[in-house]
Amino acid sequence: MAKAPRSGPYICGIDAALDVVSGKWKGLVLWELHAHGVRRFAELRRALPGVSEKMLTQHLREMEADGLVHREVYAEVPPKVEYSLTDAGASLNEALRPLGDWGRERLQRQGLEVRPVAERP
Amino acid sequence: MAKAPRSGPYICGIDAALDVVSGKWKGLVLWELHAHGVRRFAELRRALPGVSEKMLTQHLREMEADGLVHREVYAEVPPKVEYSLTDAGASLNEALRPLGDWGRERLQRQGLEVRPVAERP
DNA sequence: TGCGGTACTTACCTTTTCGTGAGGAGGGCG
DNA sequence: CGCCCTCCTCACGAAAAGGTAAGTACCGCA
Repeated sequence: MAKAPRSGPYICGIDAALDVVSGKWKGLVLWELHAHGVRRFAELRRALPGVSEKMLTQHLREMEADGLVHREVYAEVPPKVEYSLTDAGASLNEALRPLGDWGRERLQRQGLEVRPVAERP
Repeated sequence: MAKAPRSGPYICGIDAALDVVSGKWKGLVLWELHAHGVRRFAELRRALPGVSEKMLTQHLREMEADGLVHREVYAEVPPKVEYSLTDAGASLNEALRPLGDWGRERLQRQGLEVRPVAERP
């Protein structure tokens, strides 16, 4: 069960965009892929503290189905899979940047901690 | 139970911002309030096709707690409650605009229908 | 031989979210 | 006297999302 294709029609663009990024880790995956360009499964897993393998694969598959990430499988042993952003994923990340700025400002205003995962762009 | 204040720390700004807009109707509420400035409960309800009263009040309360919307209660009979965006809510909407554009482009690219709720800004 | 690393899948369970339907207080309307 | 209007609140469940743990298949390393 990948994901129900959404019952009704979208009401506006925000609606459609949020549908694609909502998910506990999707924003972070986008972020990480944007910061590093290409990442392997285990690298992403290490980058997202607390994510389970199941959730990560599930989110990656959904994002692949949504055309946000590209999945390159190398038929090797041991297996090797590389994930990267598609053009749509990259443009989504661009569109997401003001939102990220807003969120960071908000965190500062509230004196909340931010746990940096890796160097940020 | 308003909402659990989020267990762990946020990892980046996108994380924090998404936490505040994720919810089936929050994006639409923001949109509607941005388009009209001030709306009453029943007006919002009519504007969001399919929303239940419970969900609408719940989302409005959460957004109020998050400092996104202002809630003005008039001690009248019949009751009258007006909702409007706070400065934080307005700036969030600004930050959300590129995302909305992205979503609309995406919808066009996929030939999906968009059901307009009201005149858009 | 046994363990760790690769990238998953599967089954099962808990938590969160969403929806449905009821009720309620104080009026106006017929 | 009911019934509808306002804006909610509460109780009950279904559905979705997320978490846990195990299994798969192959290899390198000690």
